[in-house]
Parts: sequence; C-alpha cells; structure tokens
Amino acid sequence: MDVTDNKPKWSRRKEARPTEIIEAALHVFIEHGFSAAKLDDVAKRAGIVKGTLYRYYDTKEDLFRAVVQVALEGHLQGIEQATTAFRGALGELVPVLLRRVAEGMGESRVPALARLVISESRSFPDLARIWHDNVVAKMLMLLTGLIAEAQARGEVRPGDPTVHAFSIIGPMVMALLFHEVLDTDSNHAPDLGTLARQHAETVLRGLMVASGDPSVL
Amino acid sequence: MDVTDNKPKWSRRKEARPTEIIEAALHVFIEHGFSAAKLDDVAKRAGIVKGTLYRYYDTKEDLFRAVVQVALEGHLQGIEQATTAFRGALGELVPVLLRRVAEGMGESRVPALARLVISESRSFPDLARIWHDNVVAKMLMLLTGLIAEAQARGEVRPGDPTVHAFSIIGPMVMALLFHEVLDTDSNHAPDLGTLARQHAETVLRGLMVASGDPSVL
Amino acid sequence: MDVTDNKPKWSRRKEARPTEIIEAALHVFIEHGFSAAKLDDVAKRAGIVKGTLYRYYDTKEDLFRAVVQVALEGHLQGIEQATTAFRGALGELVPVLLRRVAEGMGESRVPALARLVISESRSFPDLARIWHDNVVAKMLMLLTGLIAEAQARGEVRPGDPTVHAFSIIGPMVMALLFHEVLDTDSNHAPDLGTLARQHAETVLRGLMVASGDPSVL
Amino acid sequence: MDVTDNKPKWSRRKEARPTEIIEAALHVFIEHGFSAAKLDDVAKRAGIVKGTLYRYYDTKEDLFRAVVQVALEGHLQGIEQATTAFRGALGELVPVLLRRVAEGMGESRVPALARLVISESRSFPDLARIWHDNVVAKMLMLLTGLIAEAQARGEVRPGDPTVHAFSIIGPMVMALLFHEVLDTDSNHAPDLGTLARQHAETVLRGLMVASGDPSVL
DNA sequence: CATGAATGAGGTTTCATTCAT
DNA sequence: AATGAATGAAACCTCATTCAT
Repeated sequence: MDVTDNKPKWSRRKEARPTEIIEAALHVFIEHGFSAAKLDDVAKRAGIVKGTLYRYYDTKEDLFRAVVQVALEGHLQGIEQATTAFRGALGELVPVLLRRVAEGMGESRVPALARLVISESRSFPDLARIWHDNVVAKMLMLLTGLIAEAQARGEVRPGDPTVHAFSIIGPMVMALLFHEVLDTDSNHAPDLGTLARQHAETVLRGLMVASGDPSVL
Repeated sequence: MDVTDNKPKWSRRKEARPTEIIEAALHVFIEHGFSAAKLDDVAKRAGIVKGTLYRYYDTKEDLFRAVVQVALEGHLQGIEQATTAFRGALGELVPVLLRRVAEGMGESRVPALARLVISESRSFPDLARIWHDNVVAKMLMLLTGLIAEAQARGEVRPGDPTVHAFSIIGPMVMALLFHEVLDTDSNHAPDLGTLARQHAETVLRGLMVASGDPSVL
Repeated sequence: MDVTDNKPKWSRRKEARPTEIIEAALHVFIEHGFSAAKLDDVAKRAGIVKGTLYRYYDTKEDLFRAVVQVALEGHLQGIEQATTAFRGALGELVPVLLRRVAEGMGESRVPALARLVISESRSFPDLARIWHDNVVAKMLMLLTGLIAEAQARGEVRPGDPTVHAFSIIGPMVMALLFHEVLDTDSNHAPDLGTLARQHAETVLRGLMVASGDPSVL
Repeated sequence: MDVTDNKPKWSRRKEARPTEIIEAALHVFIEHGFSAAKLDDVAKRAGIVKGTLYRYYDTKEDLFRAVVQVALEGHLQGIEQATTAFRGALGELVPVLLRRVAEGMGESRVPALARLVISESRSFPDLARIWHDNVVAKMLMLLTGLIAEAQARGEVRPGDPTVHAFSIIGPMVMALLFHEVLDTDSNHAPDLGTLARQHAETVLRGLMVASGDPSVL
C-alpha cells in the first residue's frame, strides 16, 4: 500500500469527453455497424464506463447520429476549401482533382464512413440524406458548375453536366469502394494513382470538344 | 477423412433446401443487415417457425452465408451468358452493355445484394471475396478481355485494360449505388438511361483511337 | 453419473404457466409493489427463467395489469354469489355481512390486493378504476339496493343510501386496512370479530327507524 | 459511546436541514412511491443537485424516513391541539369532529401521506408503526377517552370504546381513502360533507343510550 | 421432420452513490 | 458546502439456440 499511490479513480473531463466518445464510437461503428456495435466496446475504447456514455447521449441511436454527423462535418471543410481553391479550365482541374482523391482518400476514413452510411441507409435514411446533401451534392455541384461553365465556353461537349460529373468521378468512387470492401493490399482493385491518371486522360478526351489543338492533354 | 473430399469453397450444395427460406432470409437480411435481422422474421416470412430453421442451417451465420452464396450464384448465370453472348467491336458493345445495366439492374435485387455484401464486408470478408471473385472479377474479365483485343487491333488506346474497364462501368456503378442508398425516386441521382447513353458516348470518344485524327496521344 | 438421471432440463407447461406466473407475480408485487418487484424473483418463484416470462407477457407492466385483473376477477364471483344469496331484512343482513367480512377477509389476500391497488393508484389509475367499478361498486350497489328497499318499507331512516352503506362497512374497511398495514398479531387494531358484532349493533340502532318495538336488535 | 446518548427513536433532529429538500422529497415520494422516486427529481424540485442531497442524507432510505417523520410531526400538533381543545359531551363532539375531518382533510396532504405509508408498509414497517403510534393511536385515544367518560356517565352504550371509535370514524377514513385513490372529482365516492353530517346522526343514534326520548337527535 | 416452449447469455438503459473539483 | 461528472451494480428486455413433445 504505497501512500503515494493516490491516483484518482477517475478525473472529470467534461470538455474532452464528447470528442473522445465520438472518436471511439466512430471506430466501433465502422468496425461492426450500428446494431452489432456494443456500447461496452465504445466505452472501453473511450476510457470510460458504459454508464458514462449516457451523460452525453441518451441512446445508442443518438450516439450513432452524433457520430455520423460530426464525422460528416469534418469533411464539409475539405469540400469548402476545394470549392474555392480551384477556378480554371476543366482540362487542368480534372487530373488534379482525381489525383487528390486518389492520394487523399486512401488514408482518410472517408470511405469507411461512406460504407457505414451505405450500410445503415435502410435503418437511417435521414443520415443517408444528410450525407448526400451536405457532402456528395456539394462536391457534385462544384464539379457540375465548372462543367457548365466549360460548356458555355465551348470547351466541353453538350449534355447533362451532372452526367458528365459522374463520368469523371464514377470510376474513382468505384475503385475507392473496392479498396474499402476488399481486404487491403489486395491486387484485385486497380491502383488508385494509375486509375486517376489514366482515367483523367480518357474522360477528358471524351468530354472536350476536339479542337484542332492537340495540346488538350 | 476421405481424400476425395475436396469440397470446393463455394459449391452448389444443399440445393434441395426450401427456396422459401433463402428467399425470406435474403429479404430480411437486405432489409436489416446481418445482426439486426431476426430469425423470427425470417421464419415468419418463410411460413415456418424459428425452430425449423435449425433443421436446415446450424447457425444464423450459416444461413447468412448460404443466402448470399445462393443469391450470387444466380448472377453468375447472367454473367456467363453475357460473356459468350457478345463478340464484337468494343464500340458496339459498350453502349449495349451500359444500356442493359441501366435497364436490368433497376429492377433486380443486385444493388441491394451488393449493398448487403458491402455492409457486412468487415464481418464477413470471405463473402466479399467470393462476391468479388465470382461476380465482379468475372464481369471485369469479360470486359478487360474485349478491351485487350481491341487494343491489339489498334482500336483502343493503350493503357491498363482494367483501368479502362473502370472508366467504362464506374459511373454506372456509382449511379446504381446512389439509387440504392437514396431511397425512392429522388431526383438526386441521375437517370440511369441518360447516364448510360451519354457516358457511353463520352467514354468511347475517350478510349477509341481516333482514326484520321492526329490527336491520338 | 447415474444413467437413470435423465431428468429433462425443462418441460413444456403451456397450459399451467400463465397461472403459475400470475400466482408468483401476485406474491412478489404484493410484497414489493410494482417498481421494486424484480422479474427475476417472479420467474424464480414461478420455477422458470426470466426470459420465459416474455413469452407470456410483453412487459413488466403488462404482467402487472394481468396480475391485478386476474386477481380481481377471482373476487367478482364471491361478490356475485353474495348478491343473490341474501334477500331479506337489513336488520338480519348486516350482522351476517359484517361477520362474514371479519371471518373471510382475515385469511384471504383481498386486503393485500387492495393495498397493492391503493399503492399503485397513482401510476395505474385505470387499475384503481377497474378495482372500484368491478369490485367495490358492485359490493356497494348490493348494499345500497337493500338499504333503499328498507327505506321504502319504512324500516330505515331517510338519507343517502350510499352514505348509509359507508356507515355500515366503513369501520370494517378501516380495521382491515389496519390489520393489513400494521404487523400481524399486533394488539393495535381491534379484533375483527368484536368489531363486526358491536358495530353491527351500533349501526343498526342508528339506521333503523325506532319502532315501539325494542326487539330490533 | 456516551451512556447519555439515549436518542429517542423519533426525535426532532436536524431541524436545521433545508425544508426545501423535505418538501420536494415528500412531493416526489407521494407521487411515485419510494422505489420509483428518482433522487434527481427530488433534487431538481428542491432547486439543488443530486449530489448535494448526500450532504444531508446518506441514502435514499434515510431521506425517505426523514420525509415521512417530519411530515408526521406536522400532524402531531394538530392532534395535540384537538386533544385539549375539546372537553364536552360526545353528542356535541362527534358532529364537529367529523365535519372538521371532512373540511380539513380534503385540502391537506394527510390522505396522500397515509397512502404513502400504506404503500410502503411492507418495506418500512417501522414507519407504519410510527405513523400508527404517533398519529393514529393518539387520535384514537382522544376519542376513546371521551367515549369511556361518556359511558361512565351513562350516556353511551357499553362496549369496547375503541370499537365505538371505529364506528365513529371508520366511514370517514374509508371515504377519504376513496377520494385519494380514485383521482379527481369522480362521483364514485360520496361527498365528505354529506357523509359527515348523516353519519354523525346515525352513529350517535346508535351509540347514545336512549333516554325516554327515542328521537335522540 | 416440425413445432414452439424454454433457455441463458448478453445487450441497452437506469439510477443510487461516490468523489474530484 | 456545493457541484456534477463518473461509477457500477442491477434492472428490463431481446433473441439465437436448444430440446421435449
């Protein structure tokens, strides 16, 4: 019995707790999905006890919603930045955009989060809607706007700009999904960098109005 | 232990088992996911009683695996047919393929099944692998083979054929996912028919070597 | 390990279970009240396991309501009998009635049940109402009817018959409550038999119209 | 252990403790009973915080005992007063007493408190005993004494004075219980004022020795 | 084979109580 | 003396699984 062993049984962390809980819960929910996730695991991971969760979130569902929304908010910023960051010719944007997606998404938890939202879209359709409206739609609108401008300038073939946007990013999304769903370091899904480069070339050739100028690419 | 017991990882066993169970279970699993699905619901839907399920499947997990595998088997046939059905120029295949995907997938339960596999890929990585190896990879191989042939004939630009395949079908996959996740006829996802037509044109322009055109690459 | 020890882990008692459960639950609810009662105790007392309760009653509240209603139904019969059993002069009925109450109630669980209903009347006002309408009111109506008839014959003084009924049975009810609330065999509450006899005499003297005949009592 | 520490079982200790807590707790305990009452609610109602309760009471049970005892103390005074207030003929006291009960109790929280004590009499038999010894018994003793005196004077028929006391107040107690249990102004329970008047007449006629005049009152 | 009553482990949630601040 | 975050022991309830019928 060391007299100096006066470690407190716990400390109050009112400020830090919510973030820690969200962080822990995000991990567990991504790992197991909503209904297979155990609040005991979340608590353990957050360094607290199951009962303490209920000081911050009234129910498991509340925690889940908070987790997803906080996580989505984090991505809004990245999108906001990207929106204003780039103003220029579509021919220059697309390769850069796809490369960034290839590089950035590989490490981030965005695909995992997306998978979670997809998984629970039947049980939580409102979250799927939030995810769409606040993340996906904004991203698409950015792209769609640039496409429409390029069409106005006569650089890009006519057609539904949203469809063109799908042509641009669809293959990247599909590949990210592959990497997320299939075990890591599998050779089954194409390399993201290669895909970004080669598809950028392909889709630009397909979209741009063929001028006599071969310097398009 | 008979040496000849070289059971395949994914054989068509137990085909005598009541289709109603598989049918009911597929519905429930798609609706709620694995862990939120209740065997009581499955049984009720199959017109039997929970205990009876255990005459056919030892555990809930066994049932889940069987359901997914049987469902995937169904799609193998379609792919098998498609594989041999088409032999011709890529320029003719792509529009037809995308149109078929747009038309056929809309009604089928393939997207829902895909979502289920995606959802449970962390808990059942082997099922994700099976889904990939037996469905997705075969589909991709068909396409990749045709692309490689077209490249050999000088019709298609060089580059990784698998990446080209992603350029072709990625947008369709992304759109199908949208329709699956954002329920109902929301106007948030593009019309599949329009996408198929417009993207086919785009991607073909991007992939085909322009005859007479010096801007090839 | 006796080979003959082939006792089953359980037996199916679908018919008997509900009664056994109600019986056990009545005991536990009377002992502890609704919210302090533990379903585990109920189950143990019924010789089953907690989970089994839920095959018969969906929630603790459902069980409670069933318990009270079944218990009340049991007493309806006694009342029904009493109603038709006695047709005669009030002067003869009252002593008999009070003596029966004194004798019958002492052993029965009616006072305990009444205490339970009283206890939970704030949480389950509908049960209190049921108890009143089906048990108390019927009993009162029987008495009130006889009083009114006696009044019509000029035997009993005028006045609200219901109030007269309270004059007759109120002291008995109060004494029963005393015995129920205060520990048994305490000398704090009056003896029920003595009370029945002495109060019958008192109340009849008070109610009957004084004829010149002193043989009233 | 000071020998002089002969603390009474029920002393007026801790009178310095915030009345708000007792007040709030009484309300909550009456509303929900002991085990369904939440200390959080008590604290909220007292304008403090749950933890603060423990500065004053070590456990929920301690608080409950204190609440009930303090509440009972309040009624002692009323009884004390009544005891000495009236010295006179029983025939004059009874109507006044019953009228006062009818008028006073309707507003007071005595019936609610009684119901609480009744409810928890199984869990807290000592409180039921305290309630009886200090409130009920004193009230009864007052009445019993007067009855005995009246019997000595030949005004009241012989018989157990306690039983006579029950004859007098039993109907009032029963009616108060009715009003307490069957909430709101339901027409199921008789009007207290009518009952007091009519029963006083009845019981006095029943108790008083008929002087030459049979129409006693 | 089929049934469905019964099980029992485990999950979410509540809340009296403790204790660092 | 007061606070309220944190605890932890249940409590209610669910449901995959077993097994007597």
